[in-house]
Amino acid sequence: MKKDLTNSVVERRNILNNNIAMPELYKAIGYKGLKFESKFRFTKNQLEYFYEIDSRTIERLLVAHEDEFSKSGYEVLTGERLRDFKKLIQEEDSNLYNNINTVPSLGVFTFKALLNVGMLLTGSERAKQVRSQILDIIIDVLNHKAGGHTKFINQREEAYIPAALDEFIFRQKFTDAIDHFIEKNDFKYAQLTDKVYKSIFKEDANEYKKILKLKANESIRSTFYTEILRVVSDYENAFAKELERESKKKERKLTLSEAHHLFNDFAVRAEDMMEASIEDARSKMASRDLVFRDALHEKLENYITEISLNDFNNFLGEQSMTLEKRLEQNKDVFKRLKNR
DNA sequence: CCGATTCAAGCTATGCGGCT
DNA sequence: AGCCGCATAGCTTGAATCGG
Repeated sequence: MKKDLTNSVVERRNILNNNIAMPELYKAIGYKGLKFESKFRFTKNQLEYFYEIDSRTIERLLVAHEDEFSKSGYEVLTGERLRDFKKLIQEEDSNLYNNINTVPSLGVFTFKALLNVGMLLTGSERAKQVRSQILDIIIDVLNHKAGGHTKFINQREEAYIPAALDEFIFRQKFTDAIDHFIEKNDFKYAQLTDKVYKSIFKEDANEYKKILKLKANESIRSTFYTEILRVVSDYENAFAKELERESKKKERKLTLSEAHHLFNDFAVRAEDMMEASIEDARSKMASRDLVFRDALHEKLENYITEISLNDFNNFLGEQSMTLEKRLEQNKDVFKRLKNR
C-alpha cells in the first residue's frame, strides 16, 4: 500500500513537526482560531463546521489516535483553564460563547491538531482540499528555504563544517592507507569505498547517486548529513588502522582480495562496536531524504522515522544558512586554521 | 438570608447498528 | 471501510431549591 497522510503516522508527524511551515499553513488555511495560552485553539464544534463532518466522526478519530492527538495539542479543558478559556471567548466571539458557556468540560484543538484531523479524514471533501493545500505549502516552504534546490540541504546546519573538515582529514588517511598497504590495483579505492557505504547505509555509490539524482561528476560526500559523515569517517579511520596493522604483520603489501577479506572480518566487529551510530545514521539519512529531498532509500525503509523539530530548525530555520554564507561568517576561523 | 444540597444541562466517552 | 445516528453512563458546573 502506498503511504499517504491518511495511513502513515510518520508522514503526518513529519508535517506536524515542521514548525517552519506552520505559520504559512495557518495563513493559507485561513480559519481563525482563538489564541489561548499562546496557541491558536479551535473547539470541536468549529472543526465539525470546518470539515463538514459529524461530531461522532471526530470522537472516533480521537479515540483511535489518542497519542497522536495529544502530541499535536488536543486537550480537554476543565476547571480553572476552562474558565479562562470561556472568559477569552466571551470577549472575542459571543456566538460561540453562547454555545459553550455552560459546559463543564470542553475539548479544544490547536491548529496542529486541526490539521491532524484533516489528515485522517478519508471522506470529507474539505479535508481532501486541506491535505493537498498542506502538501503544496510544505513543498513551497522547503524550496524557498533551501534556495530552490535541496541537493545540498545537508550543508545548511551549523554542525556541518567541522564534521566536513574532520571527514576530509580522515578520508585522506583512508586513501593513504589503501595506497600504502594494498598492492596496486585500479579498483581498490572504489571497491573499498563501496564496501564502507554498504556497511553503513546498505547502498553502494551508484545506487546512492541514482536515489539522490546526482550527476556522474557530483560529489557524493558533499551530500552527506553531519551524522553520516561522522560515521563514515570513523569507519574509514578504523579500517585504515586495520590495513596498516595487517600489512606490518605480514611485512608486505596486501592483495586486494586479502583486503576484502580483512574488511569482511572488520565489518562484523565494527557493526557491533558502532551499532548505535550506524543505526542513527541510517535513520537520519532515510527520514531526512524522504522529507527534505523527496528521495526514498528503499533498503532503509524500515529506518524511516519522524523528523524532529530540531531538524526542521537546523535545516530550514533561522540558524540554517547556505554553506557559502557560513564560510563567509567563519572566515577568521578558517584563516587561523590555514595559518596553523 | 445564606450555605448546602439537589437538579438540569450539556459535554465526553463508549457501544450498537445501519447505511453506502 | 468508513461514516453517522441514536442511546446511555459519567462527569462537571451553575442554577434552583431547601432548611436552619
